[in-house]
Amino acid sequence: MTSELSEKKTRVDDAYLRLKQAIRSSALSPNEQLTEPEIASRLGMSRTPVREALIRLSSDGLVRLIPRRGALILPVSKQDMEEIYDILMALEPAAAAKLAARNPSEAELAPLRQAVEAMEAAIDAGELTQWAEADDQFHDAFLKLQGNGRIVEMVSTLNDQAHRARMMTLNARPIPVQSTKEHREILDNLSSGNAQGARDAFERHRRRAAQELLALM
Amino acid sequence: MTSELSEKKTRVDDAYLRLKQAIRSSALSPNEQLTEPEIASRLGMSRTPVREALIRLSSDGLVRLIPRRGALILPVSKQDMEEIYDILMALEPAAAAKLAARNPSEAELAPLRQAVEAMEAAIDAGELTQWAEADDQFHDAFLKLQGNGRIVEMVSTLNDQAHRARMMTLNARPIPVQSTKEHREILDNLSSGNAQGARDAFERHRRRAAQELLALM
DNA sequence: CAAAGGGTTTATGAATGCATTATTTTGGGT
DNA sequence: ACCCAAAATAATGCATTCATAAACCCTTTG
Repeated sequence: MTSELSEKKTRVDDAYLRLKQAIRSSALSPNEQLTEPEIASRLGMSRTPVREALIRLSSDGLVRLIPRRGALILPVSKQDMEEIYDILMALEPAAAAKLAARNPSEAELAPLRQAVEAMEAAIDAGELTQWAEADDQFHDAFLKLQGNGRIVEMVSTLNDQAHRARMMTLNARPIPVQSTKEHREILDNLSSGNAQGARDAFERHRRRAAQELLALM
Repeated sequence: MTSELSEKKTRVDDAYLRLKQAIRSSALSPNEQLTEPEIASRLGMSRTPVREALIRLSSDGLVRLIPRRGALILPVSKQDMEEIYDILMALEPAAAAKLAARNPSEAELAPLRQAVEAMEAAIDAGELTQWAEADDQFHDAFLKLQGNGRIVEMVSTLNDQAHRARMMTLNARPIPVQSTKEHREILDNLSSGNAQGARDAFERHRRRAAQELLALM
């Protein structure tokens, strides 16, 4: 998802990316509390860029800044996931409908098609991790295609929040055969310019995913 | 909307609130560029808290930080308003449906009822400004009632962005008789626990408002 | 007169310094 | 032991300092 291999930019960006990655990967555990000097020394920089990165993470809802106690790595509760899925179930189907109505070209849909094929292949190969990657690809490509920049931002932020919960339950969930079918269904509806169909397919997709995941929390 | 009369808290908060207010009221005009030292001296504080406030405003989408050129007060384009309304038209109707399904008590709905009555009174009195206030009240109260905290955040942020465009066109738009009716309609559907009705009413409300406003841009 | 070059100014990114204040520790006193 | 007060500790909020490099300006040159 991130591609900052050689781009170092500023220390703030570096701190932001590294902390975010650490949170996503649970290298920093939920409910852990870290003080600014602590983070600064771990990252090898002064408190200043760390503070600024923390403000951003706090806007992203990944961290809560508690005066004198440090940055609290926010856990993702069941209630959080309910909120997140309610929003996704409103935003993404609407965006899918708009996109379908625009009758996107096959060229535009190619990345989605690739992702779906990768998912199908991963299922056959029993490669859950690759499947999850292809899933990410699909949703990223969809977001990019759908033209609303604010939706990109919002959904990405929500996905950052939801990521850990999804990862933790990935192995506890059934093999995502159904999910893969749903992706193809979404793609088909986009491809045929069926707005209502795309909306419904996306909504069913998120609804089932939500149920499955929430049942495990 | 803001009630920080005597609460000053930190300088960062102060800077954040004051800058946001200045942007909302167009005291800082769109496309204006201000450097950190400039803002700092205007607000009578050092660059540090100003920087931190600017990071927040930038997350809010009110400002863009351009290295060496300062903070650019973002204008609200027609395209922005289209994006914003597309999102509102997805989020709020869904939230309204959920709220209606919960069968909220009359006590809970009281603030909405008050707001609708204030709108009707304002219409009769020809007080557009008061009407706009009551409109805000309605939407704030609705947001609070609907239980999703992330939706509160997101919609509030979008409204902060949309505020200037709405204000600029307020006088150019027809007397909001229709809008007032729609609010009552939403309220009635919430009150009777009609989820689909509440969703549709809210969607119609936003759709008409969007059309009206976008036509003026 | 346009373009190029060099020196100066200035905004930023980041480190450091510092006062304040919450938290923790310590040490009595009961 | 236990509770409370006072001292010690430490984190934060903010100011200040500093290095860097972009932007600006002014002169010089083709």
